[in-house]
Amino acid sequence: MLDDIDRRMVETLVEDARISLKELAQRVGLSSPSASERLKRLEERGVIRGFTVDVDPAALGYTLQAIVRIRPLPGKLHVVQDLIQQIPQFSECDKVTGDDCFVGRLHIRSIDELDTILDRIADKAETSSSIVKAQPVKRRLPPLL
Amino acid sequence: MLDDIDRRMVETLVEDARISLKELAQRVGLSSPSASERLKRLEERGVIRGFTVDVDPAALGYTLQAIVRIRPLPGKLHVVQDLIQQIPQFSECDKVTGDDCFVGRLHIRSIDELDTILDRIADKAETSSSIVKAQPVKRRLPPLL
DNA sequence: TGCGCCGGTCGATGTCATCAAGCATTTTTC
DNA sequence: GAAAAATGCTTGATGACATCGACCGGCGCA
Repeated sequence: MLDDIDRRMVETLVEDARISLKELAQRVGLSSPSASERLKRLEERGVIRGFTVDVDPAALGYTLQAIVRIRPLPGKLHVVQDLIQQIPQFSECDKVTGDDCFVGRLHIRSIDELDTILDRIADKAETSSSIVKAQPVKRRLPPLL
Repeated sequence: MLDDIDRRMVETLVEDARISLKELAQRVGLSSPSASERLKRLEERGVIRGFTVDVDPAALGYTLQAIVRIRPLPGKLHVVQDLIQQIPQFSECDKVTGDDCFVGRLHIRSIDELDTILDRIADKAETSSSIVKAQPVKRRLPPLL
């Protein structure tokens, strides 16, 4: 699926996506045009969805994170989903199997803010929140086969 | 904390971190050197932690995702944490308050693989897994104040 | 009022991305 | 099994870009 050079390119770009093509090329042992061509194909194949920036929420004042499980009351599933999407402090949310229909990550500046946000959901769903104390595994790639 | 130009720079880079300085500059209405200077300071301030690539796990064969809650048995907390860190299919894991000590995201190619991985934890912790059916909120930034 | 600082522009210079041409190796086809 | 075609690479030329120094205007402050 990915050969060794592709893997090293992806791993290199995960560390610094704004590296020059020239440097990327020499790190994986290719010429710039070849690296450019491979990069283009990784994007075309959908392996690389895009290039982005890693922003630290804490540096923006969001010193707290919570993982919130949400179980909409009967008939409220769509309302709740819309509500979640409209609350920008949810930086991600998954719809999952099981009783807890949604699991989301909330970035907040205080416990107060958590309370305010959950109040908006409280009459449409049961919620269960856990404050993030540490991140033993920071965002990383699964193994590149 | 962030002025309007900073915000637009960050938002632009979230969309495409490999854009040229020149284009970034003209999108926010600055000259290239000014944009370069601001970018450098956003990194120095820790607002921007780095530039990275958005890899699609599905394109690598990881067509399934699970959210796993993990409650280590008494005395097993550190062993479990080490184990989680060593399992590369965990793309992220948070240590949280409450009974479920850890919440992680697992990328797997089949239900079989889920079973295999959870077996490695089973004698040290209780786990509760939910398969991700959809992602109503894809990874996004909290509001930039 | 005058001084110094901050954040900006402009223009020159060296680095980089990109394109076309060509080459070696592998795959396909008859 | 040999000719043809397709891959994937390199090199060198050209135009675009990042970066640096010099300079400028507005603002806070003694």
